[in-house]
Amino acid sequence: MKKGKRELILEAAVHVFSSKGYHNARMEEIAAVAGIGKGTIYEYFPSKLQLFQDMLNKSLQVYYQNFNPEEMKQLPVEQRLRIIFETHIKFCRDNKELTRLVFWDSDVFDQELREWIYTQRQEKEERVVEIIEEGMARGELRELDPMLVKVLLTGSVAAMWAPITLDGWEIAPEVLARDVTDILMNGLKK
Amino acid sequence: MKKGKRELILEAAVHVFSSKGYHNARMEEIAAVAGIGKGTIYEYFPSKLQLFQDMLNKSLQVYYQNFNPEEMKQLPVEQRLRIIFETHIKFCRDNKELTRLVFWDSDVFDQELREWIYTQRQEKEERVVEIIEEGMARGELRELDPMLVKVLLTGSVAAMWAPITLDGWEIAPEVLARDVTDILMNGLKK
Amino acid sequence: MKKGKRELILEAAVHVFSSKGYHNARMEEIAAVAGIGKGTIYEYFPSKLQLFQDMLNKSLQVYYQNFNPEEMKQLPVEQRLRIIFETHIKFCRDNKELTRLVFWDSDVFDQELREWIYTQRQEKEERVVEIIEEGMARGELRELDPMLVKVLLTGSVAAMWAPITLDGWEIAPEVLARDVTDILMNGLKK
Amino acid sequence: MKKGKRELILEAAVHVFSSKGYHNARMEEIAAVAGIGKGTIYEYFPSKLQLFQDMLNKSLQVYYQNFNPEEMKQLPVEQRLRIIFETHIKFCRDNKELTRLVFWDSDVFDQELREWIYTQRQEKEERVVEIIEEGMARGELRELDPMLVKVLLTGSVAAMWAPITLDGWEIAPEVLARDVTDILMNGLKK
DNA sequence: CATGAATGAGACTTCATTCAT
DNA sequence: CATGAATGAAGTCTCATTCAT
Repeated sequence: MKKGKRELILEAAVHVFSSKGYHNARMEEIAAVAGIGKGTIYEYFPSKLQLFQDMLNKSLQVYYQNFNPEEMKQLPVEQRLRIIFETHIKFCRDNKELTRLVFWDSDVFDQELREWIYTQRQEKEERVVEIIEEGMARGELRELDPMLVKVLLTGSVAAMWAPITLDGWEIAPEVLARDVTDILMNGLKK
Repeated sequence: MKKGKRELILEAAVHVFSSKGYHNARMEEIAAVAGIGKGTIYEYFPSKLQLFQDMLNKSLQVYYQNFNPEEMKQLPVEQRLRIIFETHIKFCRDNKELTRLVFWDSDVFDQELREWIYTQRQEKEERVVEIIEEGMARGELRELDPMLVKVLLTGSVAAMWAPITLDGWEIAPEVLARDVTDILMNGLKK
Repeated sequence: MKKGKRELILEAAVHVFSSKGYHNARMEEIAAVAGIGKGTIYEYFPSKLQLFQDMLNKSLQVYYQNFNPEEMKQLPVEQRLRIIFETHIKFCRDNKELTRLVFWDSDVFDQELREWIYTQRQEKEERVVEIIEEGMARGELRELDPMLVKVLLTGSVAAMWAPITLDGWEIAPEVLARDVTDILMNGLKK
Repeated sequence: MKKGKRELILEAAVHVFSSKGYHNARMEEIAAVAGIGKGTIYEYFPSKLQLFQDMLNKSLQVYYQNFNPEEMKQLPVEQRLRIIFETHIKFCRDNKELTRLVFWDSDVFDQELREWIYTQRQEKEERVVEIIEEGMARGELRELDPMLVKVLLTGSVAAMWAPITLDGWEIAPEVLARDVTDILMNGLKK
């Protein structure tokens, strides 16, 4: 089954953008990694920036495919949070390069693009807010500012990327997810 | 009161690097913002990269000056965390541009520099780990993996930047710090 | 008959470097003379310095192609010297610009490069020494310090460049070569 | 006896221009070597180019001071040539740096300046022509094209610079001058 | 007179993008 | 469709020269 050229380019883009960063990535290298000619990229993507955005979009979709909100609807909030954490951690572990781009990079082009990336993240975070609000409605959670809780949760999630990919923090995703959920649900206090 | 040229350039660098990102910032613009000639920057900094690093270093120092670890030694862990959060939030609010650089940007040059930035962050985080370990020793906190707690706390802290600076989330730093501390200490569960 | 781009650039480089000198030659002008874009040069040569060195090397090769040492082996030393002189003079006359670079310029970059050029010249001069030594061995020449004779001969050769190219000294190469050889062989004394 | 600033600058210029070449010499370094401020040079010389030319002029004067044409008038041509060679060789040996500039460098600025340097050299060479013509008039030399002889002599002289300064060819100036004169007067032929 | 901080024109070089093959 | 040779805009950095002190 031959892979489509577009697919090939996107994969190469993930590797090169991730290891070099947006500005230090060269179109020529992406083409080389994809095993095609430099000009061919422009048959599928109008510009470097668009290639980067499309790649990011596609990566976020891959990320979201891991979650299955419908299936989780029945579960209690605590368990749902744990699943989200676990899924995220596993994704980080298995897609180290890609994760950096999705959750960290921001020095790409200008304010405009930065806000676009921020918007992308917000969409993801909406789902967390939904869970939180439902948890409160069901009485499983204390009544708190949902915005505040969202920030806490997503921040915790995002922060896990660095030690896992940079330090090689080897911890079983199941254990990590369980412990984080435990702390967030029950607090640090003895 | 005449400002030193070096100081002037560093301030201009914060503005321009923050709004444009490292690669899209042009030396000429930094000079223009500083109100000096293009070549003058090179009298004080040998290269664009060095200017960026010096500026980041100085910014981190400014950030740390806000914390006074000695004074806090006597306080209970909960209160110390609250002070850290509050100080951080105020700093974000008052130095929106700068904060983005210190806590977010990572696509600057190559892997080497990325690791340098990561190392800088780790130093900061060491302080948080100390507090956590002391809290456990004193019996104020549950016995947990300090690494895990550190990630949770620093992640929560870092995550607060975005809504404050990008969305203009207007919430009193005191309230936000109190609520975050409350959740982390006592958990989300009802 | 389409010329290779590389060839085209080297030719343009000879013209521009010769008339402007290394440092005053601008890459843009070389490109213009070659009838190509500025960036194209860098597809064939990694830097200005390398272009200069490659051009010099190639020029020296062209110069050496004019000599055919094997064919000359049978001739008496006097005749061989005359042939060398004549060939050199004709080359100067036909490649005025190039000659200056090969035999005169030395203020290019630093000591290191200067020594490289000097080494290039020495190789050429080795051939003269061989002829001299053979002449002595055959008894055609007086017993003299070969180094001394080499300096004399190569100096005489090199010195002919200036009046020919700068003053337009119009003298038949055959006559000039014959007279120089005559003097060197038989002396100035009446 | 305090040296004049102008003198100081010229001396520094000789050292720096000689070791770095015209284009790689920086005004700041010349000032440093002279032990004065960068701006002071411009009190005495209007530009880098003028400083270079003045320095070259002065150096040529120093060179000429070594010759005393009046005293030599009575001597036979052979002896006068030997004296000229010997004086030249000693000067090379004692002023290695300076000699390179005077007799070799040509990649300074453009065609115009190159011709200026060439003119300077010609003046020097006029003296040689005079000697030759006198020698012929006196019947000490064969009747030859004086231009040709001049080229031969000055070329031989100039060529001695390289092995002396670059290779450290250690030969007594008296011996070298004697041998060169001998060859040129009596020829290479056995 | 002397200085050296400031300047900005100008050079080399990179690399996203185009387009003839 | 695919290619990669060609392009030139744009960026960093150097350094001769100026001028306020």
